[in-house]
Amino acid sequence: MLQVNYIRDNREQVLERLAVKNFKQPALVDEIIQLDDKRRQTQTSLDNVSAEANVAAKQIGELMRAGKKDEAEVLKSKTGTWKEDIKALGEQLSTIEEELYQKQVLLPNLPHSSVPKGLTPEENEVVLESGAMPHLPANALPHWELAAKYNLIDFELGVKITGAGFPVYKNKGAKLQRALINYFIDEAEKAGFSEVSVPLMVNEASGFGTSQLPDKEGQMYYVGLDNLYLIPTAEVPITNLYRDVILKADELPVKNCGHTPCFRREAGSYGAHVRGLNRLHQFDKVEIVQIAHPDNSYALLEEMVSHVQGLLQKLGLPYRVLRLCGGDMGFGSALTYDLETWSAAQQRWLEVSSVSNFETFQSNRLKLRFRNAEGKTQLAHTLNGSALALPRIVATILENYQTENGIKVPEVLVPYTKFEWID
RNA sequence: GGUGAGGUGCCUGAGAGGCCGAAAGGAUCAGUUUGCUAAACUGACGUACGGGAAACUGUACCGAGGGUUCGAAUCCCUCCCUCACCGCCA
Repeated sequence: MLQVNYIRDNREQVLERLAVKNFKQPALVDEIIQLDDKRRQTQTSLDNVSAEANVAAKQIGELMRAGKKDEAEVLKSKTGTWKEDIKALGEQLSTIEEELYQKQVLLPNLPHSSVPKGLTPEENEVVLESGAMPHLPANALPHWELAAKYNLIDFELGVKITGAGFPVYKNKGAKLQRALINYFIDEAEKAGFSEVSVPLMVNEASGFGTSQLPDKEGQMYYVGLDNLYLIPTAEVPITNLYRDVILKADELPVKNCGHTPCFRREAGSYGAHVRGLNRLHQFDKVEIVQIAHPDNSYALLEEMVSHVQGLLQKLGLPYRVLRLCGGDMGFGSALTYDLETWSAAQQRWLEVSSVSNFETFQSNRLKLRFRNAEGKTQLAHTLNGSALALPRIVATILENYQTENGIKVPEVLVPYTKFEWID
């Protein structure tokens, strides 16, 4: 959520930035400013009436104590209109505030100046490509066939016990999951992210904090009986750890990482592109989260991208880094890098990580602040990224490392899997 | 699920209709003192939204929302949450 004061002070710039995100309702900006004017006027009137009433109430108290009942009664008789005014103005104010909030949440975050214009994924900017493309045997298989061939993943069993999109990992497939999780966590810790293990369900307030609510509730699994949501990403519980917190400047940056399963309903997308592990309702992910000082959040964003690149390099997977264009970016992000690995058997790029700087968009809702050099509270910047999401990494490893004799486990993972071949 | 207790500032905790944005202690910060560490003393120290160049100032906030009253942290109602014990249980 953008701050109203920022919108007021930077109207032109806000409009210009929103255009980069192809925002369709620029009129909202002026509506918000006008509503805020109204809000201020109403509040000032309310404050003034309240001030008068407060003074009178105090005087009445003093008169009563002094035994001057008659004078007190005279004052009392005057309070009626104030009460009415206070009530009316109070109601007006909450109506205006509610209206303002409803409009405010419709504005997406402003894209960073480096964000390219564009509408579709094709217009994302390829920042770099790295790693050699693998040469696969002539009869190379896609990962879902490899998973069946080597008895690693059972999609049908998952359908039986839960439904489509909930695979059962078996044998070396299950062990590979654990190996990747531990490897990613260890690497994140080496990079300075301290591990947290958090609940997989969150309450409504947390959903609002990272703005999955109120708009995207359809994407989350909801436990109505207890009014809890299954997390779509560890970003939600980890970032909400710092909801309503005022940090000291020297506590920044806060760096956390954590592994969780992620649950996404992702209704309405079927077909070849979602076969196998390409899109699931439940998957494992290691997430990295930072809370940063606004002055260096972009440097930290680059660091996070480098960290994720390092993982892909060490796993020996060809990858590319994309800077998302305005139209493809998430609602709350100011700058997003997607990292994709090349799936050799499917002959296409698979998104395995998304690293974003939200600037103050989340922290404004979270009331996540720090005390700046002047001793004043200021909103911190929040950043997060996948490091990494497992399923597509598993898919790419299976496909790219397949040989006539089986699938070779990437070297860095062998200490974790304790086997070198899947065969 | 049952029963009981309770939600006050960074923490502990007082507060029972006006003198309460809130005692006291701790923590933190600044200063004084001190050979170091420690201690002592003095002072500062909530958040948000307005107004003001600033000093400062108005309003709101004691879990949330309503109500009673000239006046509510304090009384009444509804809801939410937490804790303890019992039951069940990994």
